[in-house]
Amino acid sequence: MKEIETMSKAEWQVMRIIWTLGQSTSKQVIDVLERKMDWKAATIKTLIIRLQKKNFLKADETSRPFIYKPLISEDSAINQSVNNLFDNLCCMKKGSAIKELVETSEISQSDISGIMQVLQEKQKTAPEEVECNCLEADLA
Amino acid sequence: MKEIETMSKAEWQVMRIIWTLGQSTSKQVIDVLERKMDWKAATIKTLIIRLQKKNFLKADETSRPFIYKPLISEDSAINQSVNNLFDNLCCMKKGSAIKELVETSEISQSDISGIMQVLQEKQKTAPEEVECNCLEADLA
DNA sequence: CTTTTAGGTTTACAATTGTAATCTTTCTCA
DNA sequence: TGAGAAAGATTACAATTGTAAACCTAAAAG
Repeated sequence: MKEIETMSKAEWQVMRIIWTLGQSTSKQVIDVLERKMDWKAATIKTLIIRLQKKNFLKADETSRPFIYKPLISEDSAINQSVNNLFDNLCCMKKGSAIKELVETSEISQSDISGIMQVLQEKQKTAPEEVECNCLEADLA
Repeated sequence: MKEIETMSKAEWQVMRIIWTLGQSTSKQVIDVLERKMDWKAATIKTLIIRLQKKNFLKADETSRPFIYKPLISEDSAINQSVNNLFDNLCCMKKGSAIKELVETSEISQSDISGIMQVLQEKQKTAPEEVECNCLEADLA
């Protein structure tokens, strides 16, 4: 039934550390998350193991302590997960959901420009209204 | 540990029907989702029950069949759930996540304008760069 | 070398989720 | 009014997730 692995909320926290550091020992991850999330070391170790099983992380075991490296880029993980969430939403509501995100997120000047660029492009061909398909069978 | 109820992916599908119809009997929900999701009636009944337990739905039991009504608006459910997802993300990445969503979502003319409006407003005070806080303790 | 210890592995356990069968009660039609 | 159908309730069961303790093994320190 489940074909594609997803990252749980707790697992995300672990990946964020490793993405940010590029690669990391378990100790580094534990140090950050014990403070940041108030988790026990054992909890964090479990998450690292699960991430390996899900193929989001691999350990370089040539020397000890192991060095954990991401097998998925942060960007693609983000894209997968936001798209996954948006798949739940009524088509008609996606626009306002994005608006909510723009309102509540801090965004850099350059990201703002980038988003506006895309919007301007979209404007050329965007429909007047997007139809709700909540009562219909998924086509895709 | 869990203070706030969240809606699972499957439960979302049920709520979408009921939001779209305004209110609904179980039969209506079942009819749609049997087709759309290929779920069994019993599955859908379970979801309805869980949504009641989570206080997302209530049944008007004054007559039979019961009429199920949402206890949360679609908009606030959406806001909660997108914000919840964005809480996982590195601050620095939120801009590009939004860009991805804009690129992959169909958005109406008026939503596009609305979003651009907000962006223009943000532009006035937006930072040059948003700092990554992945290694720091959450303040909020 | 041996003892401590840090890092890695195994086991645990309750809650949530996906997925549904079965049982029970209430309508409805003959 | 009795039987069958529809709606609602109860029970089930495996996978995932949050959360961690306990255990084992390699490395460091004395």
